[in-house]
Amino acid sequence: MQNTRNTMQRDIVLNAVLESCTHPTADNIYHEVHEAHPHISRATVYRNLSVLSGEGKIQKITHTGTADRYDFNLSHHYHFRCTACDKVFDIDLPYDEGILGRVPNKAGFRLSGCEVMFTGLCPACVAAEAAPGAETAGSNKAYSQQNDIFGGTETWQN
Amino acid sequence: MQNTRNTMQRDIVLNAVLESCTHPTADNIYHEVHEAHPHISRATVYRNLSVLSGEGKIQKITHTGTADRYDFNLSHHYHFRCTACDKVFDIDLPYDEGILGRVPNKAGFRLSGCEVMFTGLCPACVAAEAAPGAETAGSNKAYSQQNDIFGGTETWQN
DNA sequence: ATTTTGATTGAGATACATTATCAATTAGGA
DNA sequence: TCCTAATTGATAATGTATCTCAATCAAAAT
Repeated sequence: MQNTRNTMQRDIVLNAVLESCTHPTADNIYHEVHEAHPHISRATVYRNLSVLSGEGKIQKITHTGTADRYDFNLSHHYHFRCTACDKVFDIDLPYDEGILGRVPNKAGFRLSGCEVMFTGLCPACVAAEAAPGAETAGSNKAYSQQNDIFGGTETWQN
Repeated sequence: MQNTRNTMQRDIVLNAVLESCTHPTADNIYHEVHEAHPHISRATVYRNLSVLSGEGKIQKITHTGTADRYDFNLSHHYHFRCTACDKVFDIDLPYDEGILGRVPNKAGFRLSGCEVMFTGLCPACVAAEAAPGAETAGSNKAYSQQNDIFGGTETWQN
């Protein structure tokens, strides 16, 4: 993979992420891309998301219990994940750029990164919890990703 | 699940985690338990790990790209994951207990936790990288978990 | 412009971790 | 002892992601 090529498919996938105002999963991107370009396969979307994040053109957010997310915002910033509906939000807290330097570097380890994820409930799910009998907003994780498309960028501080 | 029962299976699973000096995956625990007690099924192990971490008796470490890990150490501490062999180590860095308090709490969010994972290469994989032609220590992620059983507690600082 | 080469694609199979299903069993209180 | 709901075991199913491989195509070399 020393030489990467400019393919239409790669551009389409990249633009889908860049134009997203949320933190889409690979599956979100696949559905969005596939709708406009039915000939583009799932493997191609996953492959290109991987290549693009490897090239540093987009950012991959990894955290389990949920699918990986992709972020057009390349700057260092913290994320918040709602444990009920799985939506991911940006957090408005200055990134601690010095944390890697404070780890005592010993014993042959090679330290390269630090991933931070805040967890809790988003406003919609806090409200849903307060309203007994009502469904949690997107309580079914299997399908909640389809709700994860907002009009504006989702940020912690609104 | 208001009343939990003391079952033999739950005790066996709990002890398997408590006696582990590493950060085993659910699958690690299943194999260990299943070897001594062939009648205990995979679903039972997964269910009990989930119940036990819900009760706070063990700690669940979530981070994608790899299976969930369980930790007998309930205290707040940081983890390091080798991105080549997937082993998880403890990091000897004082936990920043105040980070939750520094997040600007607005807009109806309910903040409950913060998960931090350092990434990089462990000594074995640094060495494997330096020796061309040699296999990365546990390079095949699908099976590397079987290598994740050490004699002593794995810590960053040794 | 043509050839060559290897990166990329599409479609589906496959892998893996985890959860769901459901009848049978069982712990613990009445 | 009896009841009842929690739990179990075996297996199917699900979600996410990767692998396979022949066909295609971008871009460098000629």
